[in-house]
Parts: sequence; C-alpha cells; structure tokens
Amino acid sequence: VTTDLDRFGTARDRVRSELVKEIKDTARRHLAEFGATGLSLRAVTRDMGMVSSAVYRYFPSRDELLTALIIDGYNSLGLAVEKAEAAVKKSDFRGRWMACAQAVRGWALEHRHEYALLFGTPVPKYSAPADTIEPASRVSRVLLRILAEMVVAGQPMPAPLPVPKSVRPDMAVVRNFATLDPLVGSAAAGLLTDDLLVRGLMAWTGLFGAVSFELFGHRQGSVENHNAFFAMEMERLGSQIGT
Amino acid sequence: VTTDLDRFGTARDRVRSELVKEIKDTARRHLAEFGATGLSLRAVTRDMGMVSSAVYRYFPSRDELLTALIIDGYNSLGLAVEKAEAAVKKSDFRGRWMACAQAVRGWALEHRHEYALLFGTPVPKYSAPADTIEPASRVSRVLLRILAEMVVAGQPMPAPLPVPKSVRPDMAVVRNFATLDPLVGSAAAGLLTDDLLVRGLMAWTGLFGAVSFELFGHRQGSVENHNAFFAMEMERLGSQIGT
DNA sequence: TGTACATCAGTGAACGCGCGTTCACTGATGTAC
DNA sequence: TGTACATCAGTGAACGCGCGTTCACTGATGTAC
Repeated sequence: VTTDLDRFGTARDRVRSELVKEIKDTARRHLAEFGATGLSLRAVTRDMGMVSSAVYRYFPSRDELLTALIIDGYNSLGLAVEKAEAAVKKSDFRGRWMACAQAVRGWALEHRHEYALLFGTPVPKYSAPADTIEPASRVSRVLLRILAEMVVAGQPMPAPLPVPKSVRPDMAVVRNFATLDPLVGSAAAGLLTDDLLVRGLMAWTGLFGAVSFELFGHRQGSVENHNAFFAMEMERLGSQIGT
Repeated sequence: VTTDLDRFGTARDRVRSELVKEIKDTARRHLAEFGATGLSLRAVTRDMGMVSSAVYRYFPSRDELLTALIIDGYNSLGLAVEKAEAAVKKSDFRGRWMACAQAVRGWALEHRHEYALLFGTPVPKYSAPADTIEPASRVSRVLLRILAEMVVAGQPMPAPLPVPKSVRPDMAVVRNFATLDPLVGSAAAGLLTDDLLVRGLMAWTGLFGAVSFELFGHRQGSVENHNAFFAMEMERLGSQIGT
C-alpha cells in the first residue's frame, strides 16, 4: 500500500492519468476522422461511454484539450525526428539530414490530421499558449545541431552568398538560440555564419513546404511518385546546407 | 428594352448576378473574420438582411458556395501574379520571378483567410471539384512560362544535377503540361530538361512554403523582418532556377 | 398594346441536429485522528 | 484498526445557442399570343 502509492501516486491518481490519456487518444482518433474543427467534446465522451460533462474533470475547456493535442503532436513529431537522426552515424551529415526529412514526412503521412493541426491553417479563435513553443521547436533544434556540428567538424561548405544587413539581426537571434542548446558547443557560435543560418532556415522551409504541398494535394498533376520526388528534393536541399 | 437586355440579359438576370456577387463578397468577409469552418450560410444571409433560406436560390449548398470562393480565390491570386509578372521587362527573368514571388506573398498577406482556404488544411468532408483545377494552376503556369522562355532565350543555367529514373515520368507530364500553354513555344519542349523542371517545382514549393510558414506563424522566434528575409530567400531560390 | 400564364425571388416556419458549458447531485475513494 | 470527514469522479438535466436544409406560400417580374 505504501511504496507503490508513493511511487506512482494514489490509485485515484493513476486512474486519472490513464483517463487523461484515453481522452486524448480518443480525441486524436476523432481528429483523424473529422479534422480539428470537427473535434467535439461531446462526441469524444460519447465514444468513451462517458457523459459529456465528465470531461470537465480532466480538461477545463475544449481549447485546453486542443492545446494538449498540439503539444503531444509536436513532441511526437520531435521524438520521431530525434530518434531517426540518432540512428545515423554522427559523421554522416547527409544521412542525418535525410533521416530527419524522411522522419518528418513519415510522421506526417501517418498522422495527417495531427500534421494539419500543427502546420496547416491555424484553428480560428484559438491562440496557442506559451507552453507549445518549446515542443514546437524540437525539429528545428535537431536541424540546427546538425548544422552546428558540420561547421565544427570543418565540413566543406558551399560558397557563401551575401546576407543583407536587414536580415542579420534575425540571424543573430537564431544563432543565439542554437548555441543555447547544451549539445551545441559554444565553439559553433562563431562558425555559424549568417549565410549558413539562412541556408538552414531555407532547408527547413523547403522540407515542410514539400510535405505540406504533398499532404494538402498541391502536387496533384505534377508529382505522382511522391517517395521518389521527395527523396531527390531533400538530397538537393541537403546539398544547399553543405551535407 | 431590346439591345440593353440582349447584351446584359434581363433585369432579373442582372440583379441575380449582382446578388451572387454580394453573397460571395459577404462570405469572403466572413471568411476573413471566422475562417473557412466558421463560414455559415445563415450568418451570411443575416448579414445581408435576407432570410436564410433565400440563399438556396443562388447556391444549392454550402459546399457550392465554398467552391465558388475557392475558384474566385485562385483566379484572384492568379490574376495578381500575372499582372505583376507582365509589368516586368520580358528579358529580365530574375525580375519576373521576383515579381511573381512578391505578388504571391502580397496577395496572401492581403487575403490571409482566402490564402488559408486555398493552401492551408483542406476543409474536412469537402472535396474540390474538377473546375478548381484550371484556376488552381494559373500561378504555376506563369512560373513554367518564365522557365520556358529562359531556356529558349539561352539564359545560362546552373550545372544540372542528376534526376533519378523514378522521377522522370512525372517530369515528362509536367513538360507536357508546360508545352500545352500556347504562350510556350514547342521549341521549349526539348530544352526543358528534367533537371530544370525539378528546379522549377522546388522553387514553387519554396515560395509557397515560405509564405505559409510566415502566415501560419512558424517563423516566430526566428524571423522578425519578414519582408527582408523573404526577398533574400526568393533571390536565392531564383538563382537555383537560373534567373 | 393588353391580357393570361409561367417563371422566379424571397418569406417564414419548421425539422432535426449538434454543440460547449454549468450545476446540483450521488456515491465512491482517500485522509486524519 | 475504525470512524468521521473531505475530496473527488461521474451523472443527468438544463441553458442557450447555432447550424444546413426543406417546403408550401406570396407577390413580383418576365413571356407568348
């Protein structure tokens, strides 16, 4: 009675967190079927055999549930990317970039509506709270880390293109963000030039742009073999960041 | 009574098409305020001082109204891009590409919710009918035309990268689509290599990826000066397609 | 030109539905002594 | 260990709202002779 409860909380606590999980899982299933706007608390609870008002013991409002799903989504995507990247030999920068790109696309294809929730049209009248920021940046942190380790390793880089003065302050912020990462040595700070950071941001944009275009149907009529096109596209983007 | 009506239709016809326009305009205003999912026929008609059932004289269903808005949206965006591009000297390929890019972003910023309707999360349970395809391709047709005229003019191109066999059939389809355009001479067909078409598709993806990232808030924390970053980004993408 | 009829626009009530959220409540689980 | 009390989970009814769509209708506009 004692140690077990001490370690995992009371029986009530355990049941509670299991129910929170079940609500989110059910909501995710509904998300996959009806999209973010079709997500209804009543439908979720109905599906679970609960009465609709009971959900308020677990989430104070629909928006809070949405927030939880968004945070979970970013973490799920972030974890998938981190795992895929970690499986590649550290010195194989091209491989690491490709693993990230494939992980993003793979996750998106497996969680289409979650992807749309994160990267599609923002939900009207809903504004994401601050606690979504950190999980939202997990993927870009991985990409920045690859970039940083590349310059530290002295990987040959493409000839730098000029970066206008008006863009440099923003790149300084990004550089600062990158070097905050404990896994990025401060040695990288001086080596991450404005040009490289721009390249990184553009690769990142190109990656998500490609996935969004495919998922949202804007490549119909031009690309049928999505696997092949995406792989080639990402190889080319990888060359732009020096992998 | 005769010629006027012959030319513009009966008075009833004219009132009718004006009302169709007014309904669409009101719906667009609602779109801008509540987003695509918040678009309600009742609210639109209420706003117009009509009774809700009256809208069925003009649109058989909510989905048909949505379709009309989507088609109008693509045409509005397409027209903006065509006009911007036409204003630039034909031989200034870089300028033409930049004009297109700026026109897309400018239109998107002015019509945020319409942009989201076209390029954001697809509306759940709604599938776009075939008549949206042609207007949807206006922007890409302009881009393909620039590319085609560049190769015909013998503009120096970046060193071609290999295109895997698995991607070539898709590029053949795109090349065929490009040469169907009466403004693209058949001379271009042989010159539009697989590599160039890939570059074109990637630039197109990068353009819309950048606009979507900005509009949907994914550059918060990394880019503040959106104007400057976008301009530089598009210059770089322009270099990739040889402008 | 004038009349009879057909077409159409807009009305108002209704159908059937679903939603988020609140609230007073019952009964079970946990806590303190 | 046993009892008294506090905490919490889940219930069921209700509030107040909005939605898309149908339908029989009135009255105005158009058409044919």
